Amino acid sequence: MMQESGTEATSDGQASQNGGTSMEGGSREGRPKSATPSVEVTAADLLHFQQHQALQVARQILLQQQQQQSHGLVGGGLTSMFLCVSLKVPVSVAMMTPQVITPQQMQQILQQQVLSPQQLQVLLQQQQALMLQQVMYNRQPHHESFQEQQVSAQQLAFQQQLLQVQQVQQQHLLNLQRQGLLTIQPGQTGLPLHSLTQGMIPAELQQLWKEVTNAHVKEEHNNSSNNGHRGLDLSSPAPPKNPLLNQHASTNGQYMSHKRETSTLEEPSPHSHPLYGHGVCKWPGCEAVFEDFQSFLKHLNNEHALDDRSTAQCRVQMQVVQQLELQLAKDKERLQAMMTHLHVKSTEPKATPQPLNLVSSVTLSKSAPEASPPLSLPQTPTTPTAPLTPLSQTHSVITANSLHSVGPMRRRYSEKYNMPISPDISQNKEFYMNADVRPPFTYASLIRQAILESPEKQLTLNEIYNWFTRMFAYFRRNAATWKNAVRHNLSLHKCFVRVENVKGAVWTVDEIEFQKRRPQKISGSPALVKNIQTSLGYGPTLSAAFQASMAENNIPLYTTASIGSPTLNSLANAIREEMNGAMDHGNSNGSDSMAHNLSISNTEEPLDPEDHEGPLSLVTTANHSPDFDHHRDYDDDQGHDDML
DNA sequence: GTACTATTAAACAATT
DNA sequence: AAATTGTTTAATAGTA
Repeated sequence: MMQESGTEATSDGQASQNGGTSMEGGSREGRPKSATPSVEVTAADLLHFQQHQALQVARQILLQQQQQQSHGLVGGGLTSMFLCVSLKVPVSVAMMTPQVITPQQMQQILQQQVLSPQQLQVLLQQQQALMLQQVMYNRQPHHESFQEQQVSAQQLAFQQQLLQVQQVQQQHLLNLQRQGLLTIQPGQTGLPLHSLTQGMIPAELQQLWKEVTNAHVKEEHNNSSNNGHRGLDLSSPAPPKNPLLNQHASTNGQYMSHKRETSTLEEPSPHSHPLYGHGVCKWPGCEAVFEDFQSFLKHLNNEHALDDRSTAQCRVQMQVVQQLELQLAKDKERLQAMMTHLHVKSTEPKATPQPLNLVSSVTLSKSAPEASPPLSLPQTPTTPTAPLTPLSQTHSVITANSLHSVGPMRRRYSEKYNMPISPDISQNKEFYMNADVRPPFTYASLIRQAILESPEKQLTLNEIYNWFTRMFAYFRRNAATWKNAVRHNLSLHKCFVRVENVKGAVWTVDEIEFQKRRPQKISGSPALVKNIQTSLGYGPTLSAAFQASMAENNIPLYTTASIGSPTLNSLANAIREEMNGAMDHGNSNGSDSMAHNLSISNTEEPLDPEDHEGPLSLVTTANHSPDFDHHRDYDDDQGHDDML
């Protein structure tokens, strides 16, 4: 019964390590030695460089492959359903945007897994951008409507496909991550196609999309007679559609969790219409041209009336928007991380580009000059789908992914280092809530946190379970395993006290005991520690500052935890806890550098009640995201174990 | 090598 | 009877 968790957790550190590195991307096997940006470069430069590089690699691969297999397409799965469409890409389109990679090519890239996750990511983004350009271009009234429709259908298909690819990639990464030990040989398809398709969009959508595309294809057929348009000559029989191995996209809470219906197609206004622009109908896949607004309206009502097809298209569009939003959020996050990173690097006290109240809070709590206030969990939580860029690699930043790969929850301390400022708090929380990454805390710490977070400082076992699943995507699976561990911990540690209740029993925390228990070691996987040691060049200064702040804060942190934004603070406190424990011990080795990384967070919480209005509040307000509240989704629902 | 902690697995008892 | 909840023991891995 433990196969799954067993694989990801114990037994061979080797495998885990591999899995981790592959996730981290930097050392991923198939990855062509990524040139590490040598010196001072701007973030933009790096990004550009990175993208360029990824594209280069992709092109090379494609070139090779096209030579090898003159055309034999390994259809199936992902793109199969689009082949029929993409095959008809007018040459002109291809020429027009020479850089756009066809879906087939994309598929190949994915299958070959020759690109690192980062590279894939970049590639996808770039392709998406190109797609957009293309769309823009086509929007200009400059061609006949019929051919236009082909083009637009093509575009839609393209877009959709990109989205899918992206999702697949995300799922793929998650899979890798889950199976921690998954080492992918570039040559031998480590992941069979079906595993790639596993995480695809819901079957429903597939179905819808099928309908939509079929409609277009049909249209095309009618016209193709007089338009000897030829495809890209990647002739291959359109493979049968792949029966979707769909699983609920919400399985890992990754995509669907923050489903936010952002349908944008309403607001009818006087003489403009969101679906009408530049004389063109902007209904996805339509782009019919109209002289005047009236005829457009007519068209809209006739062609895009409320029918199955329109509905389907609408839903597809919803998905598109959703994905874009997701992407935007990720990129924003990344940008933030990059900016912060670059700033922090400069060792400036608090010149971070952080917004508003951060400053005040810093001044308040700060006694140590350069204490950067970051409280961050392991690495900026770029989701597994948004791997770190080479930039961070050069610093050997420990990513959440790599953390995860390290194996069991042994790693209790956030080994983040040099982390950006506070925005992470929420992001981390959010991150763990949505990403299937194991939190770097012990069960005991988490249990304690859960209990202390509760209004009564007591929880039933089941409530503890619920907290786990609510707060960490990771604990939404393998329920038997971690629940057992939770029970085990509750029984084992004296710090957890069972209190008989009218209706059953609840668990409480004996803080004294908990504190006693802590002065235990710092642990870390050898790999991790090494990684950190080699990557951290921190001098004693920071460390000292950290310790100082630790000392002055070495008090019950949970007191503050329940105030303000409990959920928010919880993670921070958890970290602090771990930190305290870590600090109680030794410091003068690599592990202590780990410690001080986390540390910084402490700078923000001197006991004054006022103080948690520091960085934390900043997060809640300025950085508030819808996801933040979505933990409600998991609340009081007993039964969602079924999704574990 | 020893001691100790954390995680995972699993057996088993007591309750619900 | 089945599922939960608790308790224990053991194996394994990592650290001091």
